[in-house]
Amino acid sequence: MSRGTIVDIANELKISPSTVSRALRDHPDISKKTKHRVIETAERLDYFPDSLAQGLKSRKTNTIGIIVPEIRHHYFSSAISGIEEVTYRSDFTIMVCQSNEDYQREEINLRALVSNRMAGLLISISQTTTSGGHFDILRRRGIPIVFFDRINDSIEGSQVIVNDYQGAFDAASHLAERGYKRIAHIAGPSTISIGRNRFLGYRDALEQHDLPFSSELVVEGGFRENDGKVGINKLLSLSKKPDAVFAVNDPVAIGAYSVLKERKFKIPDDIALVGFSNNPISALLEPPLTTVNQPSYEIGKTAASLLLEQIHSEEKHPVPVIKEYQTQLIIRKSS
Amino acid sequence: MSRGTIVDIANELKISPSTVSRALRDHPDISKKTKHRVIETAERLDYFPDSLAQGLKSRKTNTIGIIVPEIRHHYFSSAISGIEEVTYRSDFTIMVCQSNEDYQREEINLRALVSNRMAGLLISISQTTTSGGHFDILRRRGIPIVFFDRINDSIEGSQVIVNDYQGAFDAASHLAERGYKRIAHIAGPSTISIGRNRFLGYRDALEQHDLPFSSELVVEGGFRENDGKVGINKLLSLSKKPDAVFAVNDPVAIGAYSVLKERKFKIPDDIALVGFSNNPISALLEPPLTTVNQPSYEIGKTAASLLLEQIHSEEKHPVPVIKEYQTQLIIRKSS
DNA sequence: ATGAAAGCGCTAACAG
DNA sequence: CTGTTAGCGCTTTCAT
Repeated sequence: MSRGTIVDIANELKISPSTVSRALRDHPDISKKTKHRVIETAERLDYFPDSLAQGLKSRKTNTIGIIVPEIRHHYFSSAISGIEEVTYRSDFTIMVCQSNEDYQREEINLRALVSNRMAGLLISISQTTTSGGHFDILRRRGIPIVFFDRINDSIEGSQVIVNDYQGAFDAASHLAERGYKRIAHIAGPSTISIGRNRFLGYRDALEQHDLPFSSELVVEGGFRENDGKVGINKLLSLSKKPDAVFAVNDPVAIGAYSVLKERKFKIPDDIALVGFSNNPISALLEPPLTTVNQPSYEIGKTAASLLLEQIHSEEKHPVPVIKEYQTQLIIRKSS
Repeated sequence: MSRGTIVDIANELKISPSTVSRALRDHPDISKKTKHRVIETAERLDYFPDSLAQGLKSRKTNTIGIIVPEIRHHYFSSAISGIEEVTYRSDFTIMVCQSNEDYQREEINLRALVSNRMAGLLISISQTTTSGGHFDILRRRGIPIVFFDRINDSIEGSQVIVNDYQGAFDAASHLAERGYKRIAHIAGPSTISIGRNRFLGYRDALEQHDLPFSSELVVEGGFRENDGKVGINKLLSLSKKPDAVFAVNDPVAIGAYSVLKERKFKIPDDIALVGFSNNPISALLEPPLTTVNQPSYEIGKTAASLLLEQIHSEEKHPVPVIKEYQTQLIIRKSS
């Protein structure tokens, strides 16, 4: 089991560890000849720099923490892909955790990442996270944070988001303009930014189109496929069923979609359906799903760039930045 | 910017750092009273254990490295989800890298993970990785490795795989038994285990069903959606087109699928299609895709458990284990 | 152009 | 039950 440290190289060459360290980092003071000898010996001894020792010494690491509700959801895995793409080019590595939509687990993940001395955090909060108190430790330690998608207003931090309100407004308006009269909404938790904003966009679109708002047409749930199934079943049990449904995101829309198919409802003739996210799957359904595009990969890249900027910034507490992407309604055959 | 180290706690309480360290780790030698005082002070001073220092001291970390071709592909994000689920419960964190199907990038990722002193590696190799020389550093340093999905035989390591050969054999046999005569295969790289084995299963199934093997019916490509598009276009340009296609995986099948739809071929009447992976999307297509089930989430969990076992094992070089999951043909309407 | 020495935060002999 | 000491691997003044 080989080792190979800077000291080993130094002993081998009868020079001091500090010279080796400098040679390895291409310090101008060191002679070409010494550098060559050091590099050669380093390879021969199978030397690998120890990031732990470097981090301990310098009091900083090249590790970025990421916390998302669930890695396997397309939106998040796509964002993580984008993040990795950016961090890779800056020689940072990512530590990825999932909260499983659970506030406590989010907190535990956060502590683990702080212990690992992450240089910064990228997070999309869990659907059960209502207060942001646990993020205080980051501020106290000067660790920058960038929220993406699901933000938390109670703590200072940069944000990369989309105009959820407008996207939802467009989606619901589209349904109204198509002539649907009883437009329902399978909503996300109202405690979460995107849940609240998409609901507000929906509500205001109805008002704008002189459609009555009816609370029985709004069912609140989570962000997963199963929440869509539960939601649509509730709506279908109404004495006056909706003729169109706007779902808070694509997983929820797809849950509703599969129930509708199973129960032999024709989409869009019996019930129209609109989602939000533009998961790749939505285009391949039959009929393909009308949805609101959210560039998850790009959002990941932007969030990572923003975080890296703040990490490299001299400010101990950089001014929070908010980047808002514009959504785009993609009209397909389901509406 | 607060700090709070063991030494700070020690100074505060006028005791020694070692006592604090022991109290924090609930060492039996330390009195209840001291422990309480330490814990209380630790909280007051916002103490966080420093994993870097611990790792440097103990020469081991609680970090697992993961390298996959692309995080955003469903198969991999699902496996990563499973891995995280297991490592989370064992207080390990995961560092996730993507190779982008590029051998060189895989190597760079590997070096970064070694520098970070990962305790073990989980990897699905890139499609351009043909030799396993770069994994030698792991053996030299006693870092256990578990391959999943795409393995590399040239290096010793445990493996979590599925019976690719049998799965492919079943898929192609199914097409033969349905009466298709010109069954094509959009194959993966023959240099990669799963590409080779799935091809062999296909070839042997034809033979078993007395169908002639024709090399013009086999087009080799990569594992991505676009490879499916390219592949199907090649097949459609043959003077004698195939009447059925078996794709190396679901992304490739879906690429083919979208071209077929675009070009107005009826599935399965004009051309039947079978995939491999059982991505959730495959069930929702119209017609839904016949495919071979591969439990990616479970595979991730198993691979992680296996790796943790080896990490905790006393053996410096644990005997490699091979776990093979059985695939399952899922017959839907596309065949 | 190179070396000596100190220290990042923590733990584990060893000593008492 | 608690303290002293040394050291994990590296970088960085401060000499020379």
